[in-house]
Amino acid sequence: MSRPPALSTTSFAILSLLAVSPFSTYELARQMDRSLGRFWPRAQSKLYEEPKKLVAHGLAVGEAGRTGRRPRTVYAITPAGRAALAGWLAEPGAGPQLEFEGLVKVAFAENGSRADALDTLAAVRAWAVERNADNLAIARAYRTGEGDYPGRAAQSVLAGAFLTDYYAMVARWAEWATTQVEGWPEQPADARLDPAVLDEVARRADWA
Amino acid sequence: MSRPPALSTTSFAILSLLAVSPFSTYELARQMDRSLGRFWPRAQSKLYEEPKKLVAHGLAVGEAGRTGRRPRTVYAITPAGRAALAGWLAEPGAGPQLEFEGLVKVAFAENGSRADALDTLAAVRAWAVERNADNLAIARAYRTGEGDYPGRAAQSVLAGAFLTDYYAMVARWAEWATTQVEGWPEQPADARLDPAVLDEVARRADWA
DNA sequence: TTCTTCATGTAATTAGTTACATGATTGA
DNA sequence: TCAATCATGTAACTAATTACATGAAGAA
Repeated sequence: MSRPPALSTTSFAILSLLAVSPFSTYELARQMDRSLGRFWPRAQSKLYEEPKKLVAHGLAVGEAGRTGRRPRTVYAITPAGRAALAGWLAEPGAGPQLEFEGLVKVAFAENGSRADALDTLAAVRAWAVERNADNLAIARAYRTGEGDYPGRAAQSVLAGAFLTDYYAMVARWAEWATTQVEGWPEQPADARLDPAVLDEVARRADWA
Repeated sequence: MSRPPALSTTSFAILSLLAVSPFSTYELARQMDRSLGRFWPRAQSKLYEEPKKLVAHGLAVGEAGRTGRRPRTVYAITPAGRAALAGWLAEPGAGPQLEFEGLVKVAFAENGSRADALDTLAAVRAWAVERNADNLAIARAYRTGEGDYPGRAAQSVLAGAFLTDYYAMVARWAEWATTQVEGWPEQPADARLDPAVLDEVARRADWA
């Protein structure tokens, strides 16, 4: 019996959700939306595909049902799935990987106008403020006992705190960078760096 | 004349490098390694592919040469390329997108042991410390006038500062999370959350 | 009864990575 | 002259996204 495609981080992320509770694909998508998707974002269609892989490996079972005439599948983790998950958790896992288009634009701002760079930074800050508001709303829900899966709060709060710190860091950086760019001439290519700024940044890096 | 595949963020990221100076593919790979790759990571082979797309669009030209008997191509941006780049910079661009396997493991730590979670957090902290050291070394090189492309220092430092703050944030979070997990019982699933922690995190989020 | 949103899935396409192959250069 | 590293590229593969199609349920 030939093993189907190997399991990826995405597979285990989905399996982790199923370890919380059985879910239909749509419910998985909602969980992805509120939490997991912030640090392991995947398109909807993936969520239809991965559980099938888990089933093929015996790590989950799919129970077929119906909503009216439409087919609908609810997936649940198996004991083998829990074992596989435990094995996966025993490996440390990769560090955060960033993909930040806005920063690419800032880093090469000399090819555009000063106003472009300021707009980009404003958008970055707005992004962080908005994400933070969502995140804060979730934290407040937990505080009033309305959070999802309160039995998992000790774990959830670790991820929530990461996001909190992350959004705050992004916003503060955008504010700082804005003050820098405001000091530039109209042509960003003519901007010269005050060496004192390098010292300041080096100091910020001196925590290890 | 049918247009070849549309330009992606990756295309413009490469084009931005070519705006700094003409580069061979290998030199592009080195630039990717030292800076751009930290916030727009791509595999080597992409760097052989994308410039061809840029040439097909008239945004770059490739000059064929040789190293001994081996062919070698050096790419340079064209005036049309500079114009396209300026157009791209006028759009704000996407916010940072995170993909963080270690955090997935922490967020679902109840399926493994407490020691697993602590190991994962230690690996995350080590990751941040190492990246920070690289980044700091680059900052110091600029300070002593040995940085690459000193004319671009005003732009480079903005990206450098982002990474500095980012690595510091990751390390500090890992340290904090470690103290939390140290307070857990042997079975992470039994860990209960002190509501005061929620308040603390909410306060950290209250900057907007 | 019609519009909107919730819900369920598949198919086509593309972006990106891994693996491979090999020449050139340098230093032991 | 051999090994290690620098350098240049292609081919095969896969992970992931976008686009599409449509049924069910609830609100106006």
